[in-house]
Amino acid sequence: MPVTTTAQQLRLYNTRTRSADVFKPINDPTVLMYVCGPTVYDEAHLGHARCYITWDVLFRFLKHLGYDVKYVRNITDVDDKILNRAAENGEAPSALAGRFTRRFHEVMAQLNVAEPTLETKATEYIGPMLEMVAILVEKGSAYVAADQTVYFHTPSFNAYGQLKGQNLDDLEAGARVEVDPNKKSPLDFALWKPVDLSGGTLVKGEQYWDPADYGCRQFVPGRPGWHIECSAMSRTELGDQIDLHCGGLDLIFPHHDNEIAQSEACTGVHPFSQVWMHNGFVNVSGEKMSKSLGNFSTIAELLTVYDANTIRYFILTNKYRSPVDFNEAALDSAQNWVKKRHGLIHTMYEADNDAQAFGTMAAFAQRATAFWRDKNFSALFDQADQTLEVLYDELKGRFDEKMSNDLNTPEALADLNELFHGFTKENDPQYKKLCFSAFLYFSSVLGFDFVTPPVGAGGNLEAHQAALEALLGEVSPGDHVAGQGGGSADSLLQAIIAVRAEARASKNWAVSDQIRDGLGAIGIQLKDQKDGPTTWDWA
RNA sequence: GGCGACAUGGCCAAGUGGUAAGGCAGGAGACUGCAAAUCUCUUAUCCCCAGUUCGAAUCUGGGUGUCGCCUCCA
Repeated sequence: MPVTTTAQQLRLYNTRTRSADVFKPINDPTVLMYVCGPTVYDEAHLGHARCYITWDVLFRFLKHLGYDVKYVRNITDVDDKILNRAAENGEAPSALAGRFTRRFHEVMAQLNVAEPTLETKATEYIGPMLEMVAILVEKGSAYVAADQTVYFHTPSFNAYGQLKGQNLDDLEAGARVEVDPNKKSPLDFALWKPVDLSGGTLVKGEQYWDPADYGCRQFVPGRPGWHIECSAMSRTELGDQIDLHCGGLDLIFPHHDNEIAQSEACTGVHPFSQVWMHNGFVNVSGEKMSKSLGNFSTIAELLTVYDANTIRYFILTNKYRSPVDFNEAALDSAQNWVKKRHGLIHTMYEADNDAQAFGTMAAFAQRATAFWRDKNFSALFDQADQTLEVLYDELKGRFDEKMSNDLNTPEALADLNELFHGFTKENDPQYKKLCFSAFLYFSSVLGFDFVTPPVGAGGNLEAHQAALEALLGEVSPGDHVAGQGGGSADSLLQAIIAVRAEARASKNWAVSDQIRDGLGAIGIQLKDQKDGPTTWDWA
């Protein structure tokens, strides 16, 4: 059983049942989780960020609860969009897909999105896909059309359209799709698309695959249809039945309904996934963000202005199913929230002798994890006592309760604010330590990184070496000779701060202000503290 | 045409039957040589109308408005 200290049960909204169901893994404590990954034909945008941050939080929270999570996320590296883009660029599809796969990895890492247990690439599962297609044809759920396309016959699956919540008649009534004469039914979808080899420029293994190579001689060379990859990868790596299948709202229909149809028709196991979860979209100033409207921001662009914590906070202040409106005011608000806490945490930690006994903040964070996740009291305290026990249960229970309510991250963030205040405003050392460690640990469950010191818009201090030397030369020409001694930028800054402290002590306001303004000019903001040394931060 | 979501203070956003979390911004004060940072205090009756109820932001009906899916999209 998962290590839980509370009686709360995790409830997750299930699109399949349209209610927030109590989550119970099929093979407790193992959780099998599959997330539909990106089609790698372009840069990842804010919508991707929301999607993968959302499921990252679910992944982290499940682990926090003590579950053993097997999390598979795919890379769709075979798709018409990839072929088209590659043709436009005049490059090989595999090269294009490879490039954007690497970009995706880079950007996810920068966003502090944890790697899944396993990442699967569609092109590496052609065999399992063909195997499923063959089974579906054999069972009468799919057929080979006159043009050799293999279609799934939707009327053969009587529960078709269950996620969408509409029956076949309604779907057809509102059909805006042109009827393909090859299809037996308008809603039938392709499992395997034949390739026209007459041109002679297509590359095997990139634009098409020969089923004969996989022992499927009944199909012609071609490429997989849109939906079969997820079914095949999920089945191969996680088995016929899984606990969680997640993705964007737009995937509900037809993608996920098609996955259900083909998987369940193939394996005979129902339900294919116990729980289907979908994250809401990102809008831009009230409008849908889409490539056709050209109003999307890539994650890489955003990261030049806002840090990963800011983007995450912006996303998590909304419940994951609600639409999120992207606008600069909201991002700026998020940035202020992050900055205030990130900076103050480090300032206070450095000034706290008690905390310093644990070494670096990273070391402290490790102890915090041992304490909060594993309930190891000795990680942070001499011994457990009743007060600590009560507070542990109370603080952890509160966080777990909020998150167990279908991942109510806005309320979990409100908890974080309270813990932050407990650290910065309360006086009792034990309570402060409790709150600070809880803040670090619970924020990490939400995927924040407050342990790494903040890096502001000013970038590396080294970049301002010359300016610092010049300033030091101006305000203290006697003791510190510019350009000598190989002083690091940091020691230069410390020397300047020391000079200012002397100037202030002797009421030499001119020099003091000169230093403050001079540093301000290169983006360094000084923070004078009432009872402590002057610290600095990027403005 | 079919299906669905949402409407809470200046902005963002929880709450879903017992009289409105949190954040950001703003205002006042403390601190400061002056600032900044920090700290303290501080701002709403929940789109409109009708109904159910002892009691509704929270349920029901109607209205208005915004948005999404049904076509590639996270």
